[in-house]
Amino acid sequence: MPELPEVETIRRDLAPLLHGRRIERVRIHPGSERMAISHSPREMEHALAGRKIEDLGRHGKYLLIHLDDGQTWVVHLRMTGSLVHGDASMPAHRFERARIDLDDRCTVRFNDMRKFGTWHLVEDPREAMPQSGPDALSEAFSDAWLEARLKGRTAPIKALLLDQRVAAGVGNIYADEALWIARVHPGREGGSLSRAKVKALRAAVLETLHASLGARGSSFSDYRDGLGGEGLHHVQVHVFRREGQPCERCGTEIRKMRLAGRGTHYCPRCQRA
DNA sequence: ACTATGCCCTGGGTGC
DNA sequence: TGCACCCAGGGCATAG
Repeated sequence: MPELPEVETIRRDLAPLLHGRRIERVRIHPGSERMAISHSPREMEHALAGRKIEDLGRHGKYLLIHLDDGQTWVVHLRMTGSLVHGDASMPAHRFERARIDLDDRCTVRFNDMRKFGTWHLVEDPREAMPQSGPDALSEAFSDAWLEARLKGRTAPIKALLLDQRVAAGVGNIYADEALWIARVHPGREGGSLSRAKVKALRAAVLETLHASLGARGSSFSDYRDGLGGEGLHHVQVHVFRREGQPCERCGTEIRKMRLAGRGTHYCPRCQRA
Protein backbone atom coordinates (compact mmCIF):
# COMPACT_ATOMS: atom_id res chain seq x y z
CA MET A 1 0.00 0.00 0.00
CA PRO A 2 1.85 3.06 -1.15
CA GLU A 3 1.36 5.79 1.44
CA LEU A 4 3.44 8.93 1.84
CA PRO A 5 6.84 7.25 2.51
CA GLU A 6 6.41 4.84 -0.38
CA VAL A 7 5.34 7.51 -2.86
CA GLU A 8 8.19 9.76 -1.73
CA THR A 9 10.67 6.90 -2.19
CA ILE A 10 9.38 6.38 -5.73
CA ARG A 11 9.63 10.12 -6.38
CA ARG A 12 13.24 10.20 -5.22
CA ASP A 13 14.10 7.11 -7.27
CA LEU A 14 12.49 8.36 -10.46
CA ALA A 15 13.36 12.07 -10.30
CA PRO A 16 16.98 11.75 -11.55
CA LEU A 17 15.98 9.16 -14.16
CA LEU A 18 13.08 11.15 -15.60
CA HIS A 19 14.37 14.71 -15.31
CA GLY A 20 14.69 16.24 -18.77
CA ARG A 21 13.51 13.08 -20.55
CA ARG A 22 11.03 13.26 -23.38
CA ILE A 23 8.07 10.91 -23.40
CA GLU A 24 8.05 9.13 -26.75
CA ARG A 25 4.97 7.00 -26.35
CA VAL A 26 2.41 6.03 -23.72
CA ARG A 27 0.21 2.95 -23.91
CA ILE A 28 -2.68 2.26 -21.57
CA HIS A 29 -3.42 -1.43 -21.99
CA PRO A 30 -6.84 -2.90 -22.82
CA GLY A 31 -8.86 -3.52 -19.66
CA SER A 32 -7.25 -0.63 -17.81
CA GLU A 33 -9.16 2.23 -19.40
CA ARG A 34 -10.67 3.33 -16.10
CA MET A 35 -7.36 4.59 -14.78
CA ALA A 36 -7.56 7.60 -17.08
CA ILE A 37 -9.80 10.04 -15.21
CA SER A 38 -9.36 13.49 -16.72
CA HIS A 39 -9.26 12.30 -20.33
CA SER A 40 -10.11 9.23 -22.34
CA PRO A 41 -7.19 6.77 -22.53
CA ARG A 42 -6.47 7.65 -26.17
CA GLU A 43 -6.60 11.39 -25.46
CA MET A 44 -4.25 10.97 -22.54
CA GLU A 45 -1.77 8.88 -24.53
CA HIS A 46 -1.80 11.51 -27.25
CA ALA A 47 -1.45 14.45 -24.86
CA LEU A 48 1.53 12.89 -23.05
CA ALA A 49 3.45 11.85 -26.16
CA GLY A 50 6.21 14.31 -27.00
CA ARG A 51 6.14 16.08 -23.64
CA LYS A 52 9.31 16.67 -21.72
CA ILE A 53 9.41 15.89 -17.99
CA GLU A 54 10.63 18.85 -15.97
CA ASP A 55 10.48 17.57 -12.40
CA LEU A 56 8.66 15.34 -9.96
CA GLY A 57 6.70 16.46 -6.95
CA ARG A 58 4.41 14.83 -4.42
CA HIS A 59 1.45 15.81 -2.33
CA GLY A 60 0.20 13.24 0.15
CA LYS A 61 -0.02 9.98 -1.79
CA TYR A 62 -0.15 11.69 -5.19
CA LEU A 63 2.89 11.75 -7.45
CA LEU A 64 3.07 14.95 -9.51
CA ILE A 65 4.92 14.79 -12.82
CA HIS A 66 5.42 18.33 -14.10
CA LEU A 67 5.59 18.64 -17.89
CA ASP A 68 7.08 21.24 -20.20
CA ASP A 69 3.70 22.51 -21.38
CA GLY A 70 2.79 23.55 -17.85
CA GLN A 71 0.47 20.62 -17.28
CA THR A 72 0.88 18.14 -14.44
CA TRP A 73 0.46 14.41 -14.78
CA VAL A 74 -0.98 13.32 -11.44
CA VAL A 75 -0.59 9.63 -10.59
CA HIS A 76 -2.20 7.86 -7.63
CA LEU A 77 -1.07 4.28 -6.97
CA ARG A 78 -3.88 3.41 -4.54
CA MET A 79 -3.20 -0.04 -3.05
CA THR A 80 -1.23 -2.08 -5.51
CA GLY A 81 0.15 0.38 -8.03
CA SER A 82 3.83 0.80 -8.81
CA LEU A 83 5.92 2.77 -11.28
CA VAL A 84 9.05 0.87 -12.20
CA HIS A 85 11.81 2.28 -14.38
CA GLY A 86 13.94 -0.06 -16.44
CA ASP A 87 15.43 -0.89 -19.78
CA ALA A 88 12.90 -1.11 -22.61
CA SER A 89 13.78 -4.78 -23.11
CA MET A 90 12.70 -5.70 -19.58
CA PRO A 91 9.84 -8.23 -19.82
CA ALA A 92 6.37 -7.03 -18.90
CA HIS A 93 5.18 -7.52 -15.35
CA ARG A 94 2.18 -9.83 -14.92
CA PHE A 95 -0.02 -6.89 -13.94
CA GLU A 96 1.35 -4.21 -16.23
CA ARG A 97 -1.48 -1.76 -16.96
CA ALA A 98 0.40 0.91 -18.90
CA ARG A 99 3.85 1.62 -20.26
CA ILE A 100 5.69 4.89 -20.78
CA ASP A 101 8.52 4.81 -23.33
CA LEU A 102 11.21 7.46 -22.88
CA ASP A 103 13.72 8.93 -25.33
CA ASP A 104 16.68 7.06 -23.79
CA ARG A 105 15.57 3.47 -24.52
CA CYS A 106 14.16 3.20 -21.05
CA THR A 107 10.58 2.54 -20.01
CA VAL A 108 8.46 3.14 -16.97
CA ARG A 109 5.94 0.40 -16.27
CA PHE A 110 2.74 1.14 -14.44
CA ASN A 111 1.86 -2.11 -12.69
CA ASP A 112 -1.35 -2.38 -10.69
CA MET A 113 -2.92 -5.70 -9.76
CA ARG A 114 -6.22 -4.31 -8.51
CA LYS A 115 -6.59 -1.57 -11.11
CA PHE A 116 -7.45 1.11 -8.57
CA GLY A 117 -4.69 3.50 -9.63
CA THR A 118 -5.61 6.75 -11.36
CA TRP A 119 -4.05 9.20 -13.80
CA HIS A 120 -5.06 12.82 -14.29
CA LEU A 121 -3.55 15.33 -16.70
CA VAL A 122 -4.37 18.81 -15.42
CA GLU A 123 -3.34 22.46 -15.46
CA ASP A 124 -3.39 22.67 -11.66
CA PRO A 125 -2.65 19.60 -9.50
CA ARG A 126 -5.42 20.62 -7.13
CA GLU A 127 -7.96 19.68 -9.79
CA ALA A 128 -6.87 16.06 -9.39
CA MET A 129 -6.98 16.07 -5.59
CA PRO A 130 -9.63 18.63 -4.64
CA GLN A 131 -10.12 17.19 -1.15
CA SER A 132 -6.48 17.06 -0.16
CA GLY A 133 -5.39 18.93 2.95
CA PRO A 134 -1.81 19.79 3.95
CA ASP A 135 0.87 17.25 3.23
CA ALA A 136 1.74 15.44 6.46
CA LEU A 137 5.41 16.42 6.12
CA SER A 138 4.72 20.08 5.42
CA GLU A 139 4.78 22.90 7.94
CA ALA A 140 1.10 23.47 7.28
CA PHE A 141 0.41 20.21 9.13
CA SER A 142 1.04 21.89 12.47
CA ASP A 143 -0.11 21.23 16.02
CA ALA A 144 -2.56 24.11 15.69
CA TRP A 145 -3.93 22.74 12.42
CA LEU A 146 -4.45 19.25 13.80
CA GLU A 147 -6.03 20.56 16.97
CA ALA A 148 -8.46 22.67 14.93
CA ARG A 149 -9.37 19.72 12.69
CA LEU A 150 -10.08 17.46 15.67
CA LYS A 151 -11.98 19.98 17.74
CA GLY A 152 -15.57 18.90 18.36
CA ARG A 153 -15.24 15.75 16.25
CA THR A 154 -16.86 12.56 17.50
CA ALA A 155 -15.50 10.22 14.83
CA PRO A 156 -12.78 7.77 15.92
CA ILE A 157 -9.32 9.33 15.81
CA LYS A 158 -8.20 6.56 13.45
CA ALA A 159 -10.84 7.60 10.91
CA LEU A 160 -9.77 11.23 11.20
CA LEU A 161 -6.10 10.35 10.69
CA LEU A 162 -7.05 8.52 7.51
CA ASP A 163 -8.97 11.57 6.25
CA GLN A 164 -6.71 13.17 3.64
CA ARG A 165 -8.24 16.58 4.40
CA VAL A 166 -6.69 16.34 7.86
CA ALA A 167 -3.25 15.04 6.88
CA ALA A 168 -2.50 14.12 3.29
CA GLY A 169 -0.35 11.02 2.98
CA VAL A 170 -1.27 9.08 6.11
CA GLY A 171 -2.81 5.69 5.32
CA ASN A 172 -3.72 2.58 7.24
CA ILE A 173 -0.20 1.45 8.15
CA TYR A 174 1.03 4.77 9.50
CA ALA A 175 -2.23 5.69 11.23
CA ASP A 176 -1.95 2.51 13.33
CA GLU A 177 1.75 3.04 13.94
CA ALA A 178 1.33 6.68 14.98
CA LEU A 179 -1.50 5.85 17.40
CA TRP A 180 0.65 3.18 19.06
CA ILE A 181 3.62 5.54 19.38
CA ALA A 182 1.40 8.25 20.90
CA ARG A 183 -0.43 5.68 23.11
CA VAL A 184 -3.86 6.68 21.82
CA HIS A 185 -6.66 4.14 21.36
CA PRO A 186 -7.76 4.15 17.69
CA GLY A 187 -11.43 4.26 18.63
CA ARG A 188 -11.18 7.30 20.82
CA GLU A 189 -13.29 10.30 19.77
CA GLY A 190 -11.06 12.74 17.92
CA GLY A 191 -12.33 15.73 19.85
CA SER A 192 -11.57 14.11 23.21
CA LEU A 193 -7.80 14.35 22.87
CA SER A 194 -6.05 16.85 25.12
CA ARG A 195 -3.82 19.50 23.57
CA ALA A 196 -0.79 17.52 24.80
CA LYS A 197 -2.08 14.31 23.20
CA VAL A 198 -2.74 16.07 19.91
CA LYS A 199 0.82 17.34 19.98
CA ALA A 200 2.15 13.87 20.79
CA LEU A 201 0.08 12.39 17.99
CA ARG A 202 1.37 14.84 15.39
CA ALA A 203 4.92 14.10 16.52
CA ALA A 204 4.15 10.37 16.26
CA VAL A 205 2.86 10.79 12.70
CA LEU A 206 6.10 12.51 11.73
CA GLU A 207 8.18 9.92 13.56
CA THR A 208 6.60 6.95 11.81
CA LEU A 209 6.67 8.60 8.38
CA HIS A 210 10.36 9.49 8.75
CA ALA A 211 11.23 6.03 10.07
CA SER A 212 9.62 4.44 7.04
CA LEU A 213 11.22 6.90 4.64
CA GLY A 214 14.59 5.92 6.08
CA ALA A 215 13.81 2.29 5.25
CA ARG A 216 12.50 3.15 1.74
CA GLY A 217 8.93 2.31 2.68
CA SER A 218 7.01 -0.79 3.72
CA SER A 219 6.51 -3.74 1.36
CA PHE A 220 3.79 -5.78 3.02
CA SER A 221 2.68 -7.13 -0.33
CA ASP A 222 2.73 -5.24 -3.58
CA TYR A 223 4.70 -2.08 -2.94
CA ARG A 224 7.80 -1.64 -5.06
CA ASP A 225 10.11 1.35 -5.35
CA GLY A 226 10.94 3.15 -8.57
CA LEU A 227 13.48 0.47 -9.49
CA GLY A 228 11.29 -2.53 -8.66
CA GLY A 229 12.88 -3.19 -5.27
CA GLU A 230 11.16 -3.69 -1.94
CA GLY A 231 11.11 -1.36 1.05
CA LEU A 232 12.38 -2.54 4.42
CA HIS A 233 10.11 -0.83 6.89
CA HIS A 234 7.56 -3.67 7.18
CA VAL A 235 10.02 -5.62 9.34
CA GLN A 236 10.18 -2.81 11.90
CA VAL A 237 6.54 -1.88 12.42
CA HIS A 238 5.21 -1.83 15.98
CA VAL A 239 1.62 -2.99 15.48
CA PHE A 240 0.54 -3.15 11.85
CA ARG A 241 -0.35 -6.78 10.97
CA ARG A 242 1.26 -7.94 14.23
CA GLU A 243 -1.96 -9.17 15.87
CA GLY A 244 -1.27 -11.99 18.35
CA GLN A 245 2.35 -10.92 18.76
CA PRO A 246 3.63 -9.17 21.89
CA CYS A 247 3.69 -5.39 22.23
CA GLU A 248 7.33 -4.20 22.24
CA ARG A 249 6.64 -1.97 25.25
CA CYS A 250 4.58 -4.17 27.56
CA GLY A 251 4.37 -7.67 26.09
CA THR A 252 0.58 -7.63 25.80
CA GLU A 253 -0.77 -9.33 22.68
CA ILE A 254 -1.47 -6.90 19.85
CA ARG A 255 -5.12 -6.97 18.86
CA LYS A 256 -6.89 -6.36 15.61
CA MET A 257 -10.27 -4.72 15.22
CA ARG A 258 -12.26 -3.20 12.38
CA LEU A 259 -12.55 0.56 12.42
CA ALA A 260 -13.56 2.97 9.67
CA GLY A 261 -13.82 -0.10 7.45
CA ARG A 262 -10.12 -0.85 7.90
CA GLY A 263 -8.11 -3.44 9.76
CA THR A 264 -6.87 -1.65 12.87
CA HIS A 265 -4.03 -2.89 15.07
CA TYR A 266 -3.31 -1.72 18.61
CA CYS A 267 -2.04 -2.67 22.04
CA PRO A 268 -4.99 -2.95 24.44
CA ARG A 269 -2.77 -2.05 27.39
CA CYS A 270 -0.69 0.83 26.00
CA GLN A 271 -3.63 2.29 24.12
CA ARG A 272 -6.50 2.37 26.59
CA ALA A 273 -9.92 3.43 25.35
C1' DA B 1 -21.32 19.97 8.67
C1' DC B 2 -20.49 15.55 10.12
C1' DT B 3 -20.57 10.33 10.27
C1' DA B 4 -21.15 5.75 8.44
C1' DT B 5 -21.39 2.56 4.73
C1' DG B 6 -20.82 0.52 0.19
C1' DC B 7 -18.47 0.39 -4.09
C1' DC B 8 -14.63 -0.30 -7.22
C1' DC B 9 -11.06 -4.55 -8.35
C1' DT B 10 -8.53 -9.04 -8.35
C1' DG B 11 -5.34 -12.35 -6.36
C1' DG B 12 -4.27 -14.98 -2.30
C1' DG B 13 -5.73 -17.56 1.49
C1' DT B 14 -8.99 -20.64 3.83
C1' DG B 15 -12.41 -24.15 4.55
C1' DC B 16 -15.18 -27.82 2.92
C1' DT C 1 -8.28 -31.16 -6.59
C1' DG C 2 -11.83 -27.91 -7.02
C1' DC C 3 -14.67 -24.39 -5.74
C1' DA C 4 -17.02 -20.90 -3.06
C1' DC C 5 -16.16 -17.49 -0.09
C1' DC C 6 -13.74 -13.79 2.37
C1' DC C 7 -10.18 -10.36 2.86
C1' DA C 8 -7.02 -6.50 1.62
C1' DG C 9 -8.17 -0.85 1.32
C1' DG C 10 -7.90 4.82 -0.85
C1' DG C 11 -10.94 7.77 -2.40
C1' DC C 12 -15.35 8.77 -3.73
C1' DA C 13 -20.53 8.67 -3.77
C1' DT C 14 -24.43 8.36 -1.18
C1' DA C 15 -27.59 8.21 2.73
C1' DG C 16 -28.94 9.68 7.12
